[in-house]
Parts: sequence; C-alpha cells; structure tokens
Amino acid sequence: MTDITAPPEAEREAGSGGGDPPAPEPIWDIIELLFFAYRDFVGDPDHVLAALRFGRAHHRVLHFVNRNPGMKVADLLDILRITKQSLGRVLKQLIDEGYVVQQEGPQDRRQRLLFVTAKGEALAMRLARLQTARITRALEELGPTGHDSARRFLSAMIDPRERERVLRLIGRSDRLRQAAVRG
Amino acid sequence: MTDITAPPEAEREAGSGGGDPPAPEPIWDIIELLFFAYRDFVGDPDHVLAALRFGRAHHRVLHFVNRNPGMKVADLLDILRITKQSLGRVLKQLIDEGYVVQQEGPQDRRQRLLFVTAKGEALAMRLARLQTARITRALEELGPTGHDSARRFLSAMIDPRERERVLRLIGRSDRLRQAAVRG
DNA sequence: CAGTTATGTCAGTCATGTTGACATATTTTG
DNA sequence: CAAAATATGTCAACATGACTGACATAACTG
Repeated sequence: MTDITAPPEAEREAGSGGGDPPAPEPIWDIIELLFFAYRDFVGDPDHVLAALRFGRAHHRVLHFVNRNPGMKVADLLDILRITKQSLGRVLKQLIDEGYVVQQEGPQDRRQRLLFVTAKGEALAMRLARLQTARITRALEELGPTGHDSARRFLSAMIDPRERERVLRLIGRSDRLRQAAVRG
Repeated sequence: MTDITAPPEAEREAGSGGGDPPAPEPIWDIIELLFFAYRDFVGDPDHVLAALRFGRAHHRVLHFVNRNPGMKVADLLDILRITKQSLGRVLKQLIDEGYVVQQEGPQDRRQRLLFVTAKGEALAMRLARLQTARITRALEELGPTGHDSARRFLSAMIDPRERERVLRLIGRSDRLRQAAVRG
C-alpha cells in the first residue's frame, strides 16, 4: 500500500513578497481519484451491456426505472437531464427488447408510467450487483464508518440546490422498491 | 439536513426458507450518489469550456498535460485509455489555439513531449480551481478527517490492478509540477 | 370548445469514441 | 549498414449519445 494516508496536501507555497492572494493549490488528488474511480465504477457494467448491444444511456434509464417503478417519463427526463429525443431512442430499444413496459396513468391517461419487466429487473439487478461488489470491497478497506463517510462526502459534492431533491429521491426509491417487492 | 447519517443499509430480507443465497441488496445510495456527484463535479468546468468551444475531452488532455509537463503522447494515451485518433483531434485543437505545445524528445527525437503554454496553464488552473472549490466546500462539511476519508474511499474504488499506478502518477505529478514551478 | 400538458417522432447536427489502413521519422537490432 | 521495431500522425468510415427545432396526437383543464 502506497502512502495514501500521508496527505501531500499542497505545501502552501510560503506566500513570499505580497501581491495577489496566492490562490491555493488545487486539490489534485481528489480531482484525479474521482476521474479514475468513476471510470472503473461505470466500466464494470459497460462490458455486460456491450454484449447486449446496449450502452450507458440504456443503463441509466433501466436503473432509474427499476428504482422508481411507475415513474412518469417527465420525471425520468428531469433526473437524467437529457432531452426527450435522447431518452426516446434508448427507451424505445429497452421497450422493444422487453426490458421496460409502459402503462397508461390511471388518473391521467396521457402519462405513460414506466416499469421494468422481470427481464429488466434481472438485468438492472445484475448491473447493480457488479457495482455493489466494487463498493463493498472498497468500504471494507475503510472500517465501520466507511459507508457513512463515503455517503457524506458524495452528498456534499452535489450542488446544494439539488442535494435535498437527490436525497429525497434516493430515500423514496428505497421505499418504492420495498413496496413493489411486497405488493 | 435530511437523514444522510441514518444508513438505509438494506435490511437484509431475512432469508426465509432456503434455496439460493439471497443475494444482498445493492448499495443503492452510493451508486446513485456517485452518479449525481460526478455529474455536478464535471459540470462546473463544462460551462467554461463551452464558451471556448471545447469539451470534456479537451479538459482531460489539458489537465494531464498540465500535471505532467513533458509527458509523452504514448503516456497520455495510456492514462486516458483512448485511441491516438481520438486524442489527435482534440490535441490538434489545443495546439492550434495555443494551449499546448509539443517539443522533440531530447534523447529520442521521435517523441513529441507535451507541455502547456502559459495560456494553457491558466485555463487548466482555472478549471481545477472550480473543481477544488466544490471539493473544499464538501470536505469542510466532513471535519478534519474528511480529506483522508475521501481519498481512501476513492482509492479503494479503483481497480486493484491499476491502483498502484494511479497513486504513483498522482504523487509523481505533484513533484513534477513543483519542479516545473521552481525550474 | 380552446388552451395546455404529456408524450412521441422526424430530421439534422455535434462531440467523442471506435477500427482499419497507411505514412514518416527515428531508433534499435541482427 | 540494412531491416525491423517504435513513436507519432493522418485519412476515412462508423457508432453512440447528446443537442435543437418543428410538428403530431391524445387527454386533461378551465
């Protein structure tokens, strides 16, 4: 194990004469670790998806539909922050190949509520377990407070404006899926 | 602050009868937080880059050249894991617009060692400071061990096979840039 | 009924990745 | 030294997943 624990920390170059405030050194380690960690994190599912002729865009859609059964198309667009045209293409493929189904909204019949099929859930869970394996391995290295630290760090990295919304989404999804399992 | 600290943790559904091992519930919170956190993290630079008609690909190249002055094209390809054709396109633009320069290798004259210009460094630093601002804000919420926790978590998320290499790269880049500043 | 909303679709463009083939200069090797 | 290997660049074609703009349909709402 290299010296991960020894902070390089940016020996604040002793601000010599005067002039402008010396502009603190960027936090290079976190910036670069995020790049490499995220690449590996999304790389796991990529291989499985490639075999099915799917890409990351399909994964994102499948993931959030699996997590939020019965969600509206508009909500999905809002979460993913893409246009309906972009969503349309991948959603159509997921529907055509039997991973997702749409169902008329019971109150508002304009809505096409989204659900994963058994096949869709199986794939979503398979991909989630791949990513979970990596996360579990990582958290085990960090001791009992690891999960909490990671969660707090990542939450804090989200725009304050949307943080609430995201945390609410994550919590709500948990309850939704529980209900779907029991129902 | 919502209940970030209360682990939803996946009430391991008490494995009823028997059959297959019940396949533990995925770690949904970290999976989704990574998605949202990373999106915001790369979103900051995107706005600045868009104004210059650059994209993320340009950012990555500029970043690593700034961090590793004098690096070989082959090393950059290896870090980014893209093809030379993909690199070529964005690198050419960065060179044409005066952000990066190439210099013949002193030992091996086939090599085109890469350096940022003053203009290139200014942009790279500006983007890094944007990301650093977000990271700083996040780490401040986590107390004194925040930086270390985050670093250890992200390191652990990287493939064990390449972790060493990445950590060495990060450490070496710090020293290289220090030398370039003093030199 | 008129206007708004939820969704879908067609067409064109852009950014960024890919393969495959080939070119050029330089170093290394038999 | 000639031949092979290496470092880099470039052309062409293609895939994915974003985008904008325009338009269509059905259903809800006032």
